[in-house]
Formats: sequence, structure tokens, C-alpha cells
Amino acid sequence: MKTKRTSLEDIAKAVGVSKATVSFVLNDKGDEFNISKEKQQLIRDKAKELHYVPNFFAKSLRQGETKTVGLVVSDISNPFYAELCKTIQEELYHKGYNVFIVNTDEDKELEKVLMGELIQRSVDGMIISPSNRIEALIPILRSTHIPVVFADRQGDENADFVGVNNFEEAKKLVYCFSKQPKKLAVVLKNNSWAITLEERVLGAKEACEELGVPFEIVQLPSEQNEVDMTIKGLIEEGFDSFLVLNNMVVLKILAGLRNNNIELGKDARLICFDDDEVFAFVNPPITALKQPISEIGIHAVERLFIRLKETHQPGKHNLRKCELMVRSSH
Amino acid sequence: MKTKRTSLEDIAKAVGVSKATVSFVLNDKGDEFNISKEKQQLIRDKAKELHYVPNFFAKSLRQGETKTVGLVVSDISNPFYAELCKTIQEELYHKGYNVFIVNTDEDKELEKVLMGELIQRSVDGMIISPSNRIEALIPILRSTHIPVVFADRQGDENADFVGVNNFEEAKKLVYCFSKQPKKLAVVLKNNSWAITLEERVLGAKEACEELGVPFEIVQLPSEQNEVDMTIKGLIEEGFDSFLVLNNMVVLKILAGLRNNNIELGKDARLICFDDDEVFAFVNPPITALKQPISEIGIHAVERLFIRLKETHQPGKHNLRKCELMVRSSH
DNA sequence: TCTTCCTACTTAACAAGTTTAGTTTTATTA
DNA sequence: TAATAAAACTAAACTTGTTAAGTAGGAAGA
Repeated sequence: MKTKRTSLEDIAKAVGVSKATVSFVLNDKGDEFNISKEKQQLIRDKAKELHYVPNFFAKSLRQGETKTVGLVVSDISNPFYAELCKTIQEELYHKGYNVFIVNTDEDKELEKVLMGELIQRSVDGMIISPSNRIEALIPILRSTHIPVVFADRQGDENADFVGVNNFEEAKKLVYCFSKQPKKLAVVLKNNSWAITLEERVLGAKEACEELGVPFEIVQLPSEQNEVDMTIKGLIEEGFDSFLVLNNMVVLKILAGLRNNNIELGKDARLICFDDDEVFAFVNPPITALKQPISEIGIHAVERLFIRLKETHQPGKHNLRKCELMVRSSH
Repeated sequence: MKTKRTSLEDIAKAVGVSKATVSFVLNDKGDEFNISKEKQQLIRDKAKELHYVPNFFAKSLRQGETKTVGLVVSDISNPFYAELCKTIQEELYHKGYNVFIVNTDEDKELEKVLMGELIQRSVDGMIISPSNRIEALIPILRSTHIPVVFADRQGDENADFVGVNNFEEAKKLVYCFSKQPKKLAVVLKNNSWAITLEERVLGAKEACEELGVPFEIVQLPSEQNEVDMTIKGLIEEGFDSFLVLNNMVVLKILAGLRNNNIELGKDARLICFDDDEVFAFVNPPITALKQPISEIGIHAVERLFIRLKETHQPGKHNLRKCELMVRSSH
């Protein structure tokens, strides 16, 4: 038997006043609307007694504001996004906002559906790390007038963006190897073609051309034994350096190298774009580029709040600096 | 200038029909309610033209159903919860439900506030990994009649629960050391006193008593240099084995051991409750207990759906099995 | 021809709050 | 003493979508 939740009206009837009075009191506007202290107490007591919880939807419907921000990421189980989500959630909580997180799994169709759901939920704003350039969604977003900030990945040149300069950072990394690579393998995940990766690949390419280093872009297969084969092939072809552009594949490469008896730091060198604390304890410790995740989250929220106030402003790009964690694999 | 979103009424006026007609058509009930094909097309076209997105709140308000589940976890940036969130989100998405994730940061007050917010949002159900036994929240949950399933951590004996048998699993781990410990340090994070940890501690304790192994429960400080000191002290006192009950501290211990020149596997042994893929690449590879995270998520969702249909059923405990990842640190 | 039925809709109540514009009662002032 | 003001509220409109009940007009059957 589904009993109805306590409503304002239930309290009003129980106390013998109008809905309006109850609403005033429970929104701490009792004094402003001249509700007597005794009645205020009566109403508050009854609300507690009946376990009253306001219906957020009714409130939002009337007020046209939800105090909710939609957060679109491709994969919360990726430590990068897990941390980003956490930071953004915390920042927004302090400002009185809730966050609705959705997971696109790098699927453009799903992304579209989920963003539609966020719009249905009347989020006041969105922070998006899009699976790719989102031409299809721009008109919808425009017509709803929901402010959007892109974080980590840039979905639209003209919109707000907070992230890192993937091109420049990747380029710099190529210069960071302890010995100039004879041949460089630029490795990324299979079927992963996010904007950030595109930019990183371009940066690495430019550096290689500047240095005259031969290079190849390697899309790593998903099965470990295929990875092992790929790496074997690369080593045989004379590749001695690996630039890993994707934190989610570094473990596979480590395993692949080990399975081929390649000793990192000696027989080959590796740098990873994206850090993990545990890299310090891997054998050998992995040199990696640490992205300022919290910073990105904090600035994205800050920017969104500016947008929430002044809607008509040109988009601004905020590029944050990365930090190279020099360990010993490079 | 904040332009209003397109509403049903806007479409109705533009086409010259009533709101009801538009509602029928856009909910694919046009035929059922005998709306002519031409009008249906007209309405659909206009809806697309005006970028109509239904207001979810208005719909939920009327229908008393939100197709939304609240998910309460202590820390999404913890890989355990990140994975749990992802699984639950995926499972629910396939069933036509959305998930609202909140982060309690192990703070009981915050947990209370956030759960209140989920109730305000009229979630149809909740999956909770509570920061602790949540006596304070039980009456509220009861009065709202929102079905709740506990995942990972058990908040109430009488409610549904999906997780692992922390007591037994921890107990077994003590028996897994390659050499019986001379003295065992049972390590957990500072100020972390989740239910799961309580149970794990109790299990470890019982095993130690059975084996006659002296042990100590160590709350690890948060600063690395203090950790180093703690570990130094333990080693000097003759502790040669570490049972780490908390995935988030294992890195600190690894660093502490290294800073004290202790070689794992030789001078000391370590097993971790909770696994991470990267443990295979740490030096030496860490033996760890892998929890069936996806399984927990999937079964929690399944259980919640049973609850959504039949509210009055006794609570059921579903204990899933863990897998010991034998590597070499033990 | 009158009744009945079907088609193609419309009207209005409803969900649960917020908010504007009133209303009644009491107190104060000219 | 009448007018004015303040105190303590209430009524009803409003947010948007759903849905039960109703209606107008035409066709078919008795």
C-alpha cells in the first residue's frame, strides 16, 4: 500500500491554516509575512511530526530554477573523470547546487539521449566533457539557453572551455625522453578518438618532425595477447620509445613489455600522458604528465557561475598547466 | 534575456489544437485517442521546429514517478565506488531509469542532508553505501516508503543488502600469508570507521586469536612522514606482516616500507583487502583480495527492482564471493 | 426519424508547491 | 469617531504536463 508523502496541504489542514501560511513559515519567511510566533512553532512542529519533505519538482516547476547542474562525462570509472566529478560536485555543493552526473561511454548517440534527459530535468547549467565535437547538439543547447562549459574536452570553438593544451603538452613530452627516441610509438586505445587524443597526436607528430624522429601511431588492441604481439612487432622494428596518450592503456603496455622481456628504462623508454599515484611504485617508476584535474573542475564551475549570471559573453578558453612527474621510465 | 523553453501550450497554440491533443501525440498515443494522422504530423513537425523538450518535473509531479534512483556513496573518486557507480548506472539505464549520485565524503551530517535531497527529488528508490549505521535516517526513509537497498555496507539489519562477507573474507586473508606472521599489523585509514572496516577488523582479530598471532590495529596517519615513522616503529617492534584493510592507504604503506628500506616479500609481507589492476605491476606485485564490484552493483539493482514491485518483504542479505589475486607480496 | 455509435477532438481537474493580491481584525491616529 | 495603518492571515493564480470526462458532428442501424 503506497501511502502518499506528506504535503504542504496535509500540514495546513492539521494545523488549521492555509497552504500559503505553511509555505511562508517553512521557507523562513514567517516574520516577513507577519505569521505569529506561536503559529510558526505549531507549523514547524507539525512538519517535523509528519516527516514533511518538500516536493522539489513542484518547487522547481513554479520557480523555474532547479539548482542543479548536469555533468556529462564519458566514463566515471576512469580515475581522471572520477576525480573531476568529485571536485565539481564538491565545488557546486558549497554553492548550493546539486549535480546530475551522466556517463556517455564515448557513445555519441547515448550522449545525445542523456543530454536530452538533462534538459528535460531543467538543469540550470551543464559541464560537459563531450565524446566528440557535438555539432548535433549545439542547436538544441542554444534553443534551451542552458549555459554550458566544456571541461577537459572542447566541444565547440565558441564556447567556454577549461582544460589543458593537449597539443603543446604532448609536444613537450616528446622532448622529455632521456635519450632521443630512435623510433617513437605513439600509443592510444583502440577506437578511442576523443578530441583530446586528436590534439595530443598532432602535438607529438609536430615534435617528431622537428626532431626528425620517425614515429608511428599505434591503436592498441583490446586483448592482452594481441597487445603482446603488437609490442613484439614494434620492438623488432626498432621502436625504443613509447608515448602513451591514454591512461587506461598503460597497464597493458607494461604487461606487454614484461611479457616480451623488455626492461623499461634500459631497453625501452616510456612516458604517459596522465598520471596515477601508483606509478611511483611500479617497476620501474613511470614518468608521467599530471593534469591539474581539481583545477580544471574548480575553474569550470567558476566559469559556469559567470555564465549563469551573464549569458551573453564570448566563450573563453582557460588552459591550465600540467606537471611532469619525473620518475625513471623515460 | 532568459527566453522561456517551449511548452506543450506553445505547440498547441501554434498548431491550433488543445494541450491534451499535443500531449497524446507526443506520447505516441495519437492513434489510441483518435487523433488524425495529418494533425499528428503537424504536431510532431512543430515540436521539432520549436525544439520542444518536455518538462520532466511537470510530468513526474503529475505521475508520481520519477524513473530515478538515488545512489549514495562515500567517495566516487575511490576506484571501488567509481566502478560500482558505473555498473549501477549502466544497469539502471537499460531498465529506463536514471541515477542521481551523491557523495557523502564519510560525513554523517552531509549524508543526512543529501539523502533528504534525494527524497525531495522523489527518487523511486535508493541504493546506499552508508557512512555508518544510519539509525537517524530510518524513520525518514520509512515514512517516505522509498525502497532502499544497501550495497557494500549494511546500514540496517532488516533491510536488503548486497555485498561481501567482510568478516569471513578478512579472516581468511590472515591465513593466506606465505609464512605465519610473527606479529601482524592490521592497517586502516585514519578516522575511517565504516561498517565494512569494523567487520574486517573483527575477522582479522578472530583469525589472529585462532592462530595465536599477536596483532595490532594501526590507524595510519595522513602525512607521509608520519606514516614512515609509524612503519619504522612497527618494524622495530617485530611486525613482519601487514594486512591492509583499505585500498586507499596501500600506496602510503608501500612508500613507507620503501623509505625504511624494507623489502616486501622478503623482510615483510603484505596483503591488501581490495584490488587494483596496477598491483600486478608494482614492485613486488601485491597480493590482494578482489571484490566482485560489478556483481554487487548488478544484484543491488536487481533487488531494488523486486522492492519497487513488492514493498512488503523481509530484507534479504546477498553475500557475494571475493577472489584472492595471488601475486607475490604475501 | 430517432437513437446509437464512432471519430476527433476539448475541457478542466490534478499534482504540490510559490507568490501576488486581497481580506479581516485590531490598533493607532487625526 | 472616522479614517488609516498594521498584523495576521487567506484565496487563487501560476508553473507544465497528464488524463478522466465530456462534446460536437457525422454515419449507421432500427
